[in-house]
Amino acid sequence: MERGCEDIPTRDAETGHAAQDATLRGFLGYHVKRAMSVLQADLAGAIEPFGLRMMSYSALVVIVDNPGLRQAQLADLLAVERPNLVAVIDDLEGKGLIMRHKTLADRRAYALMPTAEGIDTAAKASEANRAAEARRLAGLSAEDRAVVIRVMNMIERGEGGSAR
Amino acid sequence: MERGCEDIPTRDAETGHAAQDATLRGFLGYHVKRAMSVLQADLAGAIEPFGLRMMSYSALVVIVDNPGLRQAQLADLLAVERPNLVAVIDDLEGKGLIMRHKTLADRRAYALMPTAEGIDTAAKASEANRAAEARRLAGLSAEDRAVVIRVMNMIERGEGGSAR
DNA sequence: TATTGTTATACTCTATAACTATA
DNA sequence: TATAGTTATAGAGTATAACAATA
Repeated sequence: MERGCEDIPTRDAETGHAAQDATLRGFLGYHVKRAMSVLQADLAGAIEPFGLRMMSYSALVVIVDNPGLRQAQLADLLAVERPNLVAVIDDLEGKGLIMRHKTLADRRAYALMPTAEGIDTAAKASEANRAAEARRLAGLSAEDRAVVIRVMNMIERGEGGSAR
Repeated sequence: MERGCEDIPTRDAETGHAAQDATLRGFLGYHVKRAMSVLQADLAGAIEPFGLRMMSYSALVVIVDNPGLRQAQLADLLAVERPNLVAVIDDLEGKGLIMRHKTLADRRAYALMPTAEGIDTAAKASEANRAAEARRLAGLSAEDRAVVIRVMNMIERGEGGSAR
């Protein structure tokens, strides 16, 4: 591809200032995305010792909270497509953390049941997650935390005026 | 794989209640992730008419704000690896929104320059993004918005006590 | 020896269509 | 005909190693 070859200095050479993302910083979503990246890394580090990823951890915790859950219900709850849960459930079952029990009521469905080890691992992983989040948010007041959670829920539920 | 076949009812059959993600809702990061998913969908819908994705939009806006920027600087600013920007820059250049100018000062580097069309498209896409975010956050007070942005920045910068 | 942009590669996450076995 | 779980597949996003040209 043909390219110009003029003597255009880089921003650094021109001003000595670091480049800025001022326009992007005007959007709330940009800040949320960057913060989410940090929180995701914290979570990954906290649960990696238990052999869990974000999705397998989330699925395990929900199954522990809701023994007997079917996979379709779990998918709805975690807002993921059913096919994407199959490998996650396979993984958790292979690790001995949950079991797929066949139900007599509906022989198409499985009742997802946590094992004793699954319940234990979920508790330990959640505690690690809690500790990591507490460290990351050590400087956060209870009021600010409440505001953030309330706003995030408002966004998620479409209560900001954008629900169509 | 062998599976049990007992008559374990699903949660719905057992209680008539919907399954809950109560434990996960105790984590701030869970709410941020779910809200981010909504905001990301809003952004994608807003800039899709301009042929832009989140990354190409972000790169374009930063280049418009910082003409002459090098690719490595852009990567640092957007917190992505250099190789992942190549296709993004190729795409923006192919659409005629930016140009890779060779610099005489450092012949390894390109100075990324927006075209007139790129400047125009960036402005229009940002306006669409702004409108979408305004709709989504219509019920959000200025105070709450400020809190959210302040907390997200604190998280991103590691000012919560977790900066090691 | 280090850096810029690049290629190749791979792994994760996510989404859709279609299959099977049941209902 | 509709649903539960599954398979196959494909698209994005993201990460690392290594290369050629240049510093």
